[in-house]
This record gives sequence, C-alpha cells and structure tokens, in this order.
Amino acid sequence: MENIKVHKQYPFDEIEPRWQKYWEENKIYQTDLSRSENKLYCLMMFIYPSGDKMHIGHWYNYGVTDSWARYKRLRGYNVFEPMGYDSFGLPAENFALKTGVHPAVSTEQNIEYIRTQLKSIGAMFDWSKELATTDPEYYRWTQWLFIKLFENGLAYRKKAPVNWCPSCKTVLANEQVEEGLCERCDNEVTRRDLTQWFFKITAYADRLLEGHKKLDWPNKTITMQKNWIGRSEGCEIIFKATSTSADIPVFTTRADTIFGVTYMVLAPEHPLVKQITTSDQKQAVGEYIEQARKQSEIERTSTVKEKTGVFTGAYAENPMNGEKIPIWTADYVLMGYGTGAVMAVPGHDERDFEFAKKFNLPISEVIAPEGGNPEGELEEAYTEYGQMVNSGAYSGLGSEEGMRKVAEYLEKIGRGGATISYRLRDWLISRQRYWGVPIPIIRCPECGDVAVPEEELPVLLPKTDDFRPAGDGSSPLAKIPEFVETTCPECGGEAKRETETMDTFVDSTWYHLRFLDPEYAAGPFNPNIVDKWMPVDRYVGGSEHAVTHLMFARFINMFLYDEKYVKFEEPYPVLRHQGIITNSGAKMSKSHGNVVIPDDYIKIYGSDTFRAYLMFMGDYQEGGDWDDSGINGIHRFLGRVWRLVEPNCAGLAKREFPEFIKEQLEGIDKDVYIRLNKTIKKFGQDFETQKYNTAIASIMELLNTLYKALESSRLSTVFFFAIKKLLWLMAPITPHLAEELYHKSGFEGSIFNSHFPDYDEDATVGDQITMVVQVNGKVRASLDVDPDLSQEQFEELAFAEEGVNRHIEGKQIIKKIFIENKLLNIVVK
RNA sequence: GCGAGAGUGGCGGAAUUGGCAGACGCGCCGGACUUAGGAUCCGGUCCUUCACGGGGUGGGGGUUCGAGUCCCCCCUUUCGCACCA
Repeated sequence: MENIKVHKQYPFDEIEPRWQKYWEENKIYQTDLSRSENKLYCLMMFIYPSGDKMHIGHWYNYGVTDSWARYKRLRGYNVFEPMGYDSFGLPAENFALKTGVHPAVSTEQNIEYIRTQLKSIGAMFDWSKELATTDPEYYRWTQWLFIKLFENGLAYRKKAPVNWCPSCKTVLANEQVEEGLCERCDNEVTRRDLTQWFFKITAYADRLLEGHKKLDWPNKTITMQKNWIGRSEGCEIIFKATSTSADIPVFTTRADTIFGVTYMVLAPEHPLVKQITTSDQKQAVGEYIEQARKQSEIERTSTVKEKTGVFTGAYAENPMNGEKIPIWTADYVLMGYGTGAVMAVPGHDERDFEFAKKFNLPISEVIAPEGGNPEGELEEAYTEYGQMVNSGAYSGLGSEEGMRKVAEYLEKIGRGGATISYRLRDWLISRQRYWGVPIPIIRCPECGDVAVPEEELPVLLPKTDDFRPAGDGSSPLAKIPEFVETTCPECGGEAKRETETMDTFVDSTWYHLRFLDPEYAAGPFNPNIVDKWMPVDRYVGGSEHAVTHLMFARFINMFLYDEKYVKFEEPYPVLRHQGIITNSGAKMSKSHGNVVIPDDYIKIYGSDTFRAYLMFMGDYQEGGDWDDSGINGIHRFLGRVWRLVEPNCAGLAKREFPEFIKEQLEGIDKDVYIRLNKTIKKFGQDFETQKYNTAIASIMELLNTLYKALESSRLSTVFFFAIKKLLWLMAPITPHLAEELYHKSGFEGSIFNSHFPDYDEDATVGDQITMVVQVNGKVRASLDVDPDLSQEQFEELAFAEEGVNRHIEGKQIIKKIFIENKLLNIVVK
C-alpha cells in the first residue's frame, strides 16, 4: 500500500472537499421533515465510536447505501438519511481503560474523529439530526423507556444463573455469547448466580414470530430469529417424586412416547436435585453438580462429549401408568430450556438411548413404524412418528393422535396438558460496567424497588476517576456513595440507587425514533414527526445483528405500540444487509490484526473511486474477499468520464436537444442513442435490486461507445445529449465528480435537487436483433435480422447460410424448433 | 450432525431465468502517441487446432431439440443452528 504510486486521473482531491463544503453550507441534505409526501427514511445502523478508525465494512454499508438513497432522491423521493453514535458500551470503555482517559472524554474525542471520517464519505447525512446515545438528553429517555417497561411488569429483577465474562467483568445476555465465548473479547464465559435485571421479551415471543410475515427481510435473518425464539409445541407432563411428592414437570414434544419412559433426568442446576437426592447418593450427586458447574459452556454443550450423569437415589411416578422410574441428574439436560427436567425415552430419543446404553437402563419400544411390526430389540432409537405399541389403551393410535389424547387425559387428571415451549429467554440487560445508562431505580428497604420519578430524569452517570470494573459482580457505581445514597421517592426514607447500567443494546432499540427530532424535550420523540415519518423505509446494516439489535428493537417497538406511543408494530419493515468483506478469507477483526482501513485509499484515489469500487467489486449482499488490485480500473473509469465530459460540457445546461427518434438516427449516433437508453433502463433496474456491479458495468459500456463516437466523427448532437445524461448516471455512484461536471456544464444548484432522466423505451433495443441457427443444438450461424420474423421468413435466411448447409447436407431433417426472436434449431439424423 | 446459499477463464465477476457461456473490469499481449511510460488512445485475450473443427461452467448420472440454469447422487466451500427434550 505504501509503495503504490498511482496516476491521478482527475483532481478529486480538490473537487471532493469543495462539494462537501458546498453541500453542507447550502444544507442540501437537511431534510424537511414537515413534508412527508414521498418520504424515504433511509437508516443505516449507526456507528460505535470505539477509538478505532472506520473500516471497510462501514464504508460498504454507508457509502453504498448512500448511493442507493441518492438514486432514490433523484427519483423524486424526499430522503432522510441520519447518522449518529452508539457511544456507550464496552469497546468505548475498554479504549478508555487502555488509554487511561476518562470514557466521557475519550468518547467525545472519538466522536470528533469518526465524524471527520464519516464526512469524508460524502454521504447525504443530515448532520442537523446527529445524536449520541451518551448524551444525557438521549439517555434520559432510555431511562424513561426502562421505567415504562418496569411499570408494565416487563422489566424485573431475579436471581438466575447468568453468563459472566471474566475478562469484561460483567454479565452478558444469551444473545451476546457465541459458542460459549464472549462476543466482544472471545474469552470463555462462565456461569454465576446473580440477581439481575431482565426485560420480558418472552412475553412477545409469538408476536415476534407473527410479525415476520409482514417483513421484507432476508429469509436468512428471519430464520435466525425464528430459530432463536425456538417455538416448540408439545406437552407438559407432571411427574411426582415418590419420596417427597414434589411435582416434577417436564416438557416433551413426544407425549406419544410416554409409556416408554424408563427413567427421568434433571439438570444438575435443577433446584429439586438437592431435595430429592437420597443420603447414600448425596456425595456422588454433590460431586457431579460441582464438576458440572465448573465446566465451561463449550465443554458442557459439546455434542461429541460422552454422556455423564449420576443416579439421585430417588424415584418418580409416571402419571399415565403409575410406573416407578429412577431419577438421574445429567448435564445433557439443560436448565435453560423447558423445565430443566426431561422424561427419558431411550427407545425413541437418540440422546436418551445413548445414556441408557451407557448406564444400563432399560429401553422399551412403544412406537412402531406405521403399518410395521415392533423390532423387539432396538438397535438404535426410532425417532420417527409411527404407531403406539405397548402403550395400554393407547396402543394402536398414530403418533399425532396419541399425543393429542395423552395431553387431553393429563389435562383432565390435572397432571399437565398441551403447552408451548420457547428457547427464547428474557433479555438480561444489567451490566456491571461504568460506561452505560444507569438503571433508574431506587431500592428502598420499605417500598422495594421504586422507579425514579420521570421529572427527575435523567439519573446522570456520576463522574468518577475510578471506573474500573470491580470483577466481583458489583458495578463501579457502587463505590460512589454520593450516587448510591438517596431517599425513597415514595416514603422519603433512606434508600439506595441501583448501581448497574444497561446493556447498550437498549440504547439502540429506539434511536430511529429520536433521529427524527433529537432536540425534542417533551418526550423521547416527537410524535407529530414520528407519525408521519415512521416506520423506517429502508434499514441497512450487518446480519450479525439478527438476534440482537434487530430482535430487541422489534420487541421494544411492539411494546411502544401496545402502549400507544407509536402507531406501527414493526420499526423496520424493509431490511437489507451488506455482505461481509473478508481479508484473505478471514473475517476482519482487531484481534486478527487484518482490518483494512480505507483512509489510505481515500488519499490516493478519493472517496468517489473508493465508493464506486466497493459497488463494482461484486454482489453487494454477498460481500467477498478484499482485493485492491481492481481499484485502479475504477479510478481509470472515473478518469475516462472526466476526460470525456470535462472538455465537452461547457454550455451543456443551456443546450436544447430535439426529441430523438431511433429510426431517424444512423451509424454511431444510433449506437450511442440505443446504448444510452439501454443503460438508463438497466441502471434503474439494477439499483432497485442492488445489482450495483452490473449497473456500473453498463455505464462502462456506454462510455466505451461514447469513446468510439469521439474517435469516429465530429461530435454530434446525440453525443452531447448522451454526455449530459451521463451526469445523472454517475451522480449516485460518484456524487462529487458528478456535481463538479454538472456545474461545469453550466447548471446551477445541486444535481441532487434535479431529476433522474427518463429513457426512450423504443430505443432500448436495436432495430435489428441477433438470431442463431443451430443444428442439433450447436450454433452454426448467427444472423442480424429484423425483429418478429416468422418461421418461414427466418428459415429462408437460415437455409441460405453455408455454415448451416454444411451440417445438414445428406441428412434427414427430423424437426425444427423455432423460438421467435431467438433461434431456429434444426434437428437432423 | 441439521438447515440455507455458493462452486463459471490467470483474477473479481456477468448471463433477460431453459436458448450465442465468459458482459464489464483487473491482469497479460500487441499497436499508436512518446526522450520516456507506472499516463492516454486503439486492438487482442476460455482451452485446443495452421485451418475446418473439437472441447469447456466442481465430479457422475438424468430430463430436453437444446442445460451454467431443471431433477437425482457425490465432492468442496461459506453462513447459520447444534444434546432445545
């Protein structure tokens, strides 16, 4: 990179800053939000100012989406394109810890820096609507949101085994743990029992699933959310411990296998384990629980691991047949799903089968293949649906009917019934870190947890130099008595503030509402504008947020909808992801040290070239591996545009053009005219479907045709007409270059306040088309002919071709296939 | 293991959805202009063959007049999920 010496194709370094300044001074991108006709709220996931420079991924999202939005603007849309900072959170805080600078200061500096970088993109960001989640006037309303959830019973505190990252020294939501590793620092996550704040997203599980139907989102993203929510229809069955009579509910999707239960298993963390374990098994069980606790999530959930477990000494009674079965504890049962206990049916569940084999537990066969016979001795678990056997009065029923009947019976006797289970857990939102929104709760010994009154918001994050995480599960705020000591808003007695802060994902659940009027003081957002401008018309960001931000924001929005704060249920009806750009096949990340920073490229080539290259590289939704070897070609392309238009554009604005008619044009003029109209048409289609690479390729073809015109004749009216239209084709892709040439052509004001050219449909095809003649499917001739020839007319031409005759001579024609305007295939023998 | 994509020249990638495979660009080769070329402009560039031809879209089979595109099996690869009862 350092050694690259590139020929500067045109004075981008002079052009780009000049137009950025012009756009800013003339408020070209300040959207009039009082008008909502043709509104287009184009939102890109805002940025995390962590002290790092903007990387390629940001440019890929922001630059390319901006080009799309510019195209829409030229099409007459009133585009709103805001940008702001998701500035609370661990990366910012870790940067502060590393540099020793207070996060409030470093965040401010980082924002300053990132803003400069963002501006270098030359996007249509409406800087008058900039916001930062660390601004007290913003987080005041994040706290307001918390209180609303709290008042509605959707924010609550409970003690639970939670994910703890020893390196970040805080708890994490399930969604922030990837394969047992902390998504931020890649360290192993351990479990701790802590009392934490949760948002009751599970109350919205079905609504979140239902809402998917209304969303124009990538299928994959919807699937990820569906899997994450993990809705599963089944049956609750309440077993009873024989010694203590304690109820042990289990969840199963296969109630039809109930007669095949030969033992049951409780998760090691299950609270009943300690109660029911008999004294002679106490030691073994205790040791087992201890080792299970110490295991990491990775070891624990590995499917290849051999099953382990211990008998508790206790027994349970099967409610269907009164059978006594042993109760085991084993870590293949997870406390976090269902009831943390399962009925084991080794005959019809692979995991139970494996376990039963290892510990010599009985295996009984209660489902036979439909119409088939029982195996007698099972070699492996039979997990398909089938017909119930050895199941008392239920024998003979099909699986599905059996499940229904068993559930009905259990319900009648009060021992369970049909139910639905979800994988989704409530969202753990408290964090033991400094750099976040303080949870606005006061803990009173008399009144319990009391919300801070709205008029006292925001609860300001106290200034302190000791913001290091304690690591013992307490928040750094707990060390600040002036912050902690307070009085109860209800009884006036002495009370303490909650010292934990909120997960940053809470901040971004509602930022799209705030963007529309970030100064609004009477509430979290201005309802007049929100009603007109929401929902977001197009949302673009990384797919890594599928089950975090995107799901959380939907949940919160549904809550705001239910509480009648907003009139729409889905905040982001249309979502697109940019692809991921890798480096030598590996995901770019700081820990790999392979992050590509665009700054050097911008210096050498300019923003327009870099943006255009990102669009040209490949399929936008696919992404791809970073390879800068082609960037010169794009830079050359812009240079070719420059050299073609710049010397020829004087006075273009005032120049009158006749209405061209394809049939009346000849030679290169006709070629140029047809190519131009083809390109305008294709450009529009490709931009709508995000096929930016082929849109640019098509402009290149136009440009090649124009260079031919330049070479072959004196410059014609059509030529000037075409270079004028070219300005608009370039504008979304290379906004600075286009704006410069627009003004050099004598236009006033910004090209982005003008309108994209229409095309002449008649001239999008040549007046001759190419048809082929095949013999036995092989192309033997290719003819330029008038369109819409009949088979007879075309055959006459085809059989006159020497290349065709050579291949049919002396052979018998079996049949002829004629496809209008395409081909004639002659089948011979 | 399960699910969803993808596999096309030396490279990035096109192909109106079953109808001329390789658009456009990079790279490379040649020409022009030039003291010069790392600039620019023009031309060439899938493989093989002097040519006529022949072969060719991960591999194998199939459907069809015709398959990169549809169907079956296999391989590779990316992503997501992964003891979810």
